[in-house]
Amino acid sequence: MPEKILSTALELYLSNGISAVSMRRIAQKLHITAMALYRHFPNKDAILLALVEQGFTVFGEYQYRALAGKTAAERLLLAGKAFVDFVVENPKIFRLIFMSPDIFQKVHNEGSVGIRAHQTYQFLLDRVADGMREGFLKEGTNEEVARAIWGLCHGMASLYVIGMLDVQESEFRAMFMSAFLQMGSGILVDATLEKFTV
Amino acid sequence: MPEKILSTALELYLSNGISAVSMRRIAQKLHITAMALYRHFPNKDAILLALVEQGFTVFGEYQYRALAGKTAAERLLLAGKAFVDFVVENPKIFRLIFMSPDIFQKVHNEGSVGIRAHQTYQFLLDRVADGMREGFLKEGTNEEVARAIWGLCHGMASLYVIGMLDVQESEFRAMFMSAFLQMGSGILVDATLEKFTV
DNA sequence: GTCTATAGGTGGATAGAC
DNA sequence: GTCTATCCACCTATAGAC
Repeated sequence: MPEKILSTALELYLSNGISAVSMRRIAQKLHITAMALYRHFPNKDAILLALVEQGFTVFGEYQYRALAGKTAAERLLLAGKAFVDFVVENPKIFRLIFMSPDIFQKVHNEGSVGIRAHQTYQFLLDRVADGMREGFLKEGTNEEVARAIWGLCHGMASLYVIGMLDVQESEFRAMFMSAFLQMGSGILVDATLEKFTV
Repeated sequence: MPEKILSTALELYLSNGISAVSMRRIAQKLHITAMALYRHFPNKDAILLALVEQGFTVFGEYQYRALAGKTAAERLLLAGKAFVDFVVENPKIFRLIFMSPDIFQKVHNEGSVGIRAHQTYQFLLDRVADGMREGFLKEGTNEEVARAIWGLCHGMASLYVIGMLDVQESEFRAMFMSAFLQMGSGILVDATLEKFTV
């Protein structure tokens, strides 16, 4: 039953945002009363917490697909593709776990969620460290490169999910990978690099 | 008086998020009753709309500083710096105008806000077109480059604002510019580029 | 321009019966 | 495990007096 409560809460969030998630509405969808929910969860925040944790689990499933790659380069590329897949197939979950500061304030300090969030970054950091070891990434600070990649992925996804890129799902995949590759090869004509860094 | 209402609404949003913005609370802070607000705005959504428009005005002031640059390269770099400045100095406004899908749904189709949002992208697109004309950016599609830059900036800022980068303001500036420059020169060793694009 | 009175709604949560 | 009854806080908004 706790699972049905969570999936219903997720369904409500997915269709109408966080303000649509209320004890009464969850109960209504399950054809029970709101008070019955308290037999399974101590309060509403506990439901939100479990919901976010579930979201991270879904994300983790995509992320770990990248480990199927045989080289560090392939694994990083697959990580990028897994990320687009996740975003395109679960845009609302992306919003839930990465774009909901209001929920974060309630839930992010709960330990478990903070750990999950950190793991997603650690995964990318490992891919970057692998890449430098294998020599296909330029030498540099792991963190700086990882954060730039993370920022790019997060930003492209956020703009898409928020509706600021006027594109459909299929276009977005291409657009995302284009940005990913631009980060790889750079956008500057080398000769003018010093102009840029002034 | 409408200005005092807006600044109070902004203050409430800045300190406690969107759920803290209510007619009652705005009125309370102004030492009037909630009903008096309806003399100045027809309803709450009108206040939120005006608030978002005000946010875009603040953002626009930062953005246009970049036009002081004498070359296209300098203007693009200044645009990046202006963006960090805006984010560091107005993190909550950033959240309001670029990271609040719930508000967007209410307000983004109101025409005026949609136009403002589009202008911010157009500004970047112009910088990129300038850069290609001047020859310091690689030849390519304006839109692809602009969206990659936008995604990177938006993503770094979002992660910072949401508290996912464990850094202070000063560190963030350096981190942001580092990511900006990585986008410029690329993170890949050229020889292995084809591996990456598989 | 601001007020009171009030309607009509949302929400989370406790107590206690079955 | 689920129910009813109920409390209390909070919200937007209308009508109409001053």
